Amino acid sequence: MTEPTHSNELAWLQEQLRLGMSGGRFPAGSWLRQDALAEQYGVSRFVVRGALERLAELESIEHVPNRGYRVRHWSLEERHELTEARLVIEQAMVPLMMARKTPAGMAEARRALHDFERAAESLDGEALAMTNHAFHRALADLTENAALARQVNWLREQGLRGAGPGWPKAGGVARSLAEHREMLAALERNDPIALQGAIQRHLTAWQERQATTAAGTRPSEGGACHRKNGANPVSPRTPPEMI
Amino acid sequence: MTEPTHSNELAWLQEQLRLGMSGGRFPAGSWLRQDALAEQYGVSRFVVRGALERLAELESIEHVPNRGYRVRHWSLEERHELTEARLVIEQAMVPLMMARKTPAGMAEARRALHDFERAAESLDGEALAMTNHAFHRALADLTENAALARQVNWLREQGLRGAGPGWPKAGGVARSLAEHREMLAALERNDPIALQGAIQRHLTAWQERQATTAAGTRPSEGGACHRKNGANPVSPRTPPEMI
DNA sequence: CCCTTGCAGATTGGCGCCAATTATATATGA
DNA sequence: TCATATATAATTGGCGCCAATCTGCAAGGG
Repeated sequence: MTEPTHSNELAWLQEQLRLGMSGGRFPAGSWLRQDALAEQYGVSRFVVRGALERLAELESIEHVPNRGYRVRHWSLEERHELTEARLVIEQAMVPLMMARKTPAGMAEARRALHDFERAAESLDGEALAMTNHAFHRALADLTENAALARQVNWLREQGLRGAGPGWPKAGGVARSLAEHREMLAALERNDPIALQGAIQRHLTAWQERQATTAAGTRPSEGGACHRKNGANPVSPRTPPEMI
Repeated sequence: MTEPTHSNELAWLQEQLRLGMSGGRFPAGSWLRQDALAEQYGVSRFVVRGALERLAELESIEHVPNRGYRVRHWSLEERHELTEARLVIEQAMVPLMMARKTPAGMAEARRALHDFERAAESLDGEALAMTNHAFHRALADLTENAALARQVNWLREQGLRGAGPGWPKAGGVARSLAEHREMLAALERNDPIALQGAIQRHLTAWQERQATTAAGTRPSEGGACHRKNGANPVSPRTPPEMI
């Protein structure tokens, strides 16, 4: 019998927390209490600590000694840096993608796009986050370079953190879907310039929107720590809106 | 009194292990036994486990259930991928570096180059690894983009893993030093094309050398696991020679 | 009435223990 | 003599416990 071993439980919990953060269950700035997680996910506190330690290494969460782990908050400046980094790397990846794309890889990308279309109809935050990641992951895989794909995937994951609950708003999803279609079309007709342009627009769209809605988003630093805060203290910040 | 807290000990040990792997004390494929590390570095096994868990998340080491953690071995193909990823990203970073370099940043780069020169004289593997990283880190910092720098730093760190003991060989260090000088000079006279060329040569030099020394480097997979293996079972593999 | 101080509850930090698993050494038989 | 089975030692895996530390509340003093 393959009893669920530690490593499995740890990796599983880590994935759950990752999804929870992407989907909005754990907003940026919220504390991840070890006891609560252990009980909620039915694992021991030992496993919880391991998963938190690993997530801290990825800088998805931050560790404050003697206070615990909390979902990392990315400042506006840091998000601009993340966007710029994605822009630089993804633009540079385009020639590789064009040169190495295979029929199988393109089929996978089309399938991912279709999944995103269906998620866009349901307007479910978690599903949107997952299928959006899957689509971009499929595109990155076209380079046939796992190291490169890993880097850009990490950048996207960090930048999108916390965008979940505020995503299905306005025409954001529709516009994002249109841009995804545009990127795939550029790939299919071997047009690297068009693909780079589409990527540029896709990644920087949130900045224009951010500029219109003015600034002033005090992220309620510190705040309540211990004491049961209802497990889901959804902070009323303005959503990041990164894609 | 600031008694060394857990978080400090953990981060310190992680850095020690990182240096040990870069410097050649822990060759690729060697097992990191928890008891030995706890005694050697004077910390508890709890701290050791935390550090190993974090390093495993970075893919510097791999975790084999019920057998332990061992320094990750990168295949020739994977190292080609790492090199290609660095090539793509660092080339794309050049315009940013040119546009944003500050006098302070350039001074830091010059200082790092000087440190590498001194380490090159001593031919000490660990010192070479450290100063080499510091130089490239200084260059990456010229982009003023922490996210971008982090990505390329990780790629370099992975690719250089295990190159330590086999580094001070032949004219490798002298050539590397000359290329570092070339890169800095290109930066100082605002010549992006020359910088890109220097980076290209710097990153791909090991491949030419690899091609001449033929192939066939069975990394002695598996191998002895438990039982005290002298703490330093330096495997007689051919050194990677990445820069 | 407000500020300071002390107390209690809650959470994290660190460690030791023992079971589970694996590798090595030994014994046994063909 | 070699292959196989068994016993033993070494190592990792997981967990519970208790101390250290922080937060929030209440009591007391100015």
